[in-house]
Amino acid sequence: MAEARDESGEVRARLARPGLEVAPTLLGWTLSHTTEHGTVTVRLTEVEAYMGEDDPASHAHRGPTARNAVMFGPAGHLYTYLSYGVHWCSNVVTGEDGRASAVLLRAGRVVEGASLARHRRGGRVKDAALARGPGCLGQALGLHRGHNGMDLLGAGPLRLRPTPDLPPSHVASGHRVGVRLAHDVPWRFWVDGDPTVSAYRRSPRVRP
DNA sequence: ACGCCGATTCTC
DNA sequence: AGAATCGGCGTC
Repeated sequence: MAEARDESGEVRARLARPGLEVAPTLLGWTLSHTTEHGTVTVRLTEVEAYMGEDDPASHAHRGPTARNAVMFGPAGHLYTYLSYGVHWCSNVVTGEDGRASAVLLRAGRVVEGASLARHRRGGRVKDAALARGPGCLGQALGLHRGHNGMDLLGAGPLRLRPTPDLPPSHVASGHRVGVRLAHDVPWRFWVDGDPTVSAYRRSPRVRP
């Protein structure tokens, strides 16, 4: 028990750093969600860093609100928000307690529970596309508002597990997708050449 | 109270 | 290229 606690404490310490530092190291980590219907596990292939109050594209840019409160809390918890009134997007909270910082989970490879993930996604979806895109990843894992604030490192239904860092040559970086403000910083990271990574799309709202 | 806009995705 | 759709936040 002490070993398990020490291990999760060590992982939380790694997450309690600025999102930009944490984001590339999360590639390859797995996130599992277990329900009465089974477990779906995703291996992360694409993430984006959001740096809180200093980052105009972050939901925390204007300080704490009811929506973004979780981002100001301790690292290793889940921050979910509704995008365009349609999609639930998931973030891993990073940084020190009291400082807002998070990593948006943009895509992953489903490595467990593919049939359940496909059922949630509805219809015939190619394996590589089951969790491609932040909304799809959340849907494949069955994540929504009810999971906002949940600990990813405890005994609950959500579990984030680390893997050794990928070789730097396998990690690519570039502009964040779909953001209007601060769209030109290379804070998106993905596994180079992986078919489960989403296509880059510049926000139509970016000013020319 | 009201209106705009978004860390998107699917279909036409 | 455009619709769908809801919550947060700024403004009236």
